[in-house]
Amino acid sequence: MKEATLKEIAEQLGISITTVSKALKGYSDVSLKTKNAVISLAKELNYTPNSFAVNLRTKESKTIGLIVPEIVHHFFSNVINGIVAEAEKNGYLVIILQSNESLELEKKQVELLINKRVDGIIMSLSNDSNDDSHLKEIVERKIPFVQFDKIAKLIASSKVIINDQEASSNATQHLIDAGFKKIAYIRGPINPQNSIDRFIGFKKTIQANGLEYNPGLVYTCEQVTFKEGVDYAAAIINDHPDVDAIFCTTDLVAVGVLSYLNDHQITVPDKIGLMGFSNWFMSQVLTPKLSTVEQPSLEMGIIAFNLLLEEMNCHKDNLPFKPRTIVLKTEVIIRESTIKNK
Amino acid sequence: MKEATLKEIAEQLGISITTVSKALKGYSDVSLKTKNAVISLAKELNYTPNSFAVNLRTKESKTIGLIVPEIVHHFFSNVINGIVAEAEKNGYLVIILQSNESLELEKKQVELLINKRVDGIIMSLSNDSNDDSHLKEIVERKIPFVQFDKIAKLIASSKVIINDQEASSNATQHLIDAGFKKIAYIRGPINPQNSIDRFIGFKKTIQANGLEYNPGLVYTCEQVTFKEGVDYAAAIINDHPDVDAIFCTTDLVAVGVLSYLNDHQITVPDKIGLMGFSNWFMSQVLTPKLSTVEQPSLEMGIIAFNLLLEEMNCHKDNLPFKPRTIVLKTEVIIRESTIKNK
DNA sequence: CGATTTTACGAAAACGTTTTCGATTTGATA
DNA sequence: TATCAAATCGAAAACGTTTTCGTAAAATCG
Repeated sequence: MKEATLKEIAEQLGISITTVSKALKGYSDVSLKTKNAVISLAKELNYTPNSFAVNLRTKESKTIGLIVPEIVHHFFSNVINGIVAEAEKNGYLVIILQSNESLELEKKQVELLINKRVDGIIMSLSNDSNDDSHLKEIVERKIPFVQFDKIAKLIASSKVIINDQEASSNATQHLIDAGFKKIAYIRGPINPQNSIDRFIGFKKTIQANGLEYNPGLVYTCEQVTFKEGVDYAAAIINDHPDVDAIFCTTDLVAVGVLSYLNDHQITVPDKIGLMGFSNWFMSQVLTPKLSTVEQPSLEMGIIAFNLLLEEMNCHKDNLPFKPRTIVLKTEVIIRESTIKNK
Repeated sequence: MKEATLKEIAEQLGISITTVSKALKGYSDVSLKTKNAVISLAKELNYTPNSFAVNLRTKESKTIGLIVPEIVHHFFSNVINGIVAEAEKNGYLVIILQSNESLELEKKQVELLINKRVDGIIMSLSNDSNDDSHLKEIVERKIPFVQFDKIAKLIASSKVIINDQEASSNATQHLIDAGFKKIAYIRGPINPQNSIDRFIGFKKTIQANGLEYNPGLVYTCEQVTFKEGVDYAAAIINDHPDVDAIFCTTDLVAVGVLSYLNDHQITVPDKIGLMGFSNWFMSQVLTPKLSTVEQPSLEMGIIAFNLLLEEMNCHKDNLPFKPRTIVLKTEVIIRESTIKNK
């Protein structure tokens, strides 16, 4: 019981491989009679085209590569979901790689995908990505390429992002409007553009409202973990007992903060207001429910794939493609953690 | 600037393609001089083997397929993480597909992976999988195959699972030992084996402790969602006001239950004890912290891949492979939601 | 009926690699 | 010097498909 091939079908039917191939692909220069014969025998033999041979011949594999910093991550797993689903709809499969926030690994994985000759690459940069060479190589090799979330601004590729500065600014404004006056900020790592932008949005809005901007109230995460949230909460309470709100660069950190505050009977929001970012699922089931910023992750994945698809189609037909940047809407979600009870 | 090929290197060096290939692959019948010349020119031309051609020739793609019911899911995303990481370590890439708990989609995806001629397949069944034919096809085609978590018992493949009955039994015993007497059970869908086993573990342990088993206290999830947890909590409170504990088939449902109870000022655990299953991240940050069962997800992924790898290696060398079933340890995690304060 | 167009088919090249097997050359040995 | 073994190389087939181009037969037309 061998794998059926065009050759086998051709031999059994006493016709040429060419005709078999054409019959199966619906070419017009094959008679209805032979076409039907071919199709029915193919079905009978359980024929499926050998994708390796098709790839070699057509120079495409209908497969794309996706590199994310982390798979087990509410935001990224949602983006993955969007990309995988949309890709499948369009006949593409997705190879997923995880850079573990390591530039070194990220570079290796880009090489891996290039060597695999995927039809396109989608990626979000790791936190310590401060080197562009591997991204440049993708562009130079003319491999269709889309960046999302954590991007390298200067690389000429399509991009799907949110306006982090504006989103962060809106959230900060909400905190101020809700009556908080001395707000600490736990920011993300120094490298990523979105981490920088969120911080700028915070700082500008503090100043725009005539509040004093105090650099001592800014804490910087390196790993962006639950534990860092816990630790920085302790540090803030210790260093600045008069802080009345904490704004975190992402929900996971905010959950760490909340965990510390709850454990130490520091009531949220009455004693300290708390705001996250990204609207993870768990933020709505905490006590108190966490205010945050909705960041459209599934949509981001869907759009990223469709941008890539456009570029892949142009690439196939040797048409030029002009990279585009799409900025998605965000929304401040107001829940219990920023609305004082008195 | 074309892609470099063996042919190009051969022509530039005035030698045959054969020798170039051998030089790059470290064959012993090529002189050191030509070998060095080939290697250095290959580096200079930025040569990478055309994987499409290699696949066709070697009949393997160093790529495996993975089908999970859901990607955005704490348990599955952890398994994915384990598989992807372990695969990469061993030179394999992973194509991920999501069946969305749909048998129909699952079947299509199996076909897709077979047609892509992946070297092996790992999968966890969707909830409405009550038909084996697509799995049988995998086995019949002799494609290396590993099932995990939600499996079809009768299919002759390797499997990685936990002892759901025992785990569920242990959790139930803990509830009883903690003083709960009238325990409601929110179970998973009717089809999946692990859903059935968890229920059996619950029921047997109730009876073994001389408590009355009341089928009216058993509620069945269809989708296993947060919302079902909320709704069933309401139903339980309404139907059986004297229930003093609820055991849920998974943490997500337990979170729904907790959300309802918190919103209605029904204190956990004093009024009602609550136990989940799977030890999702969020279960430790809830108020009160959720007792649950630790299910080793990352490890499950790692082991699943290694089983597959073993089978793929045998398959390559035409050696026989005997499928194995590996049962992983679980542990009841006792937190606040099952320890009464008085 | 002869000329022309359609219709139906196939030969062959190409994609880029791997591997078998034989051929040639070199060096060693008697 | 004749013989044999080792070292070094290459021709060619094979993997299975797609597509171009040519050709023969059938159909159409004046």
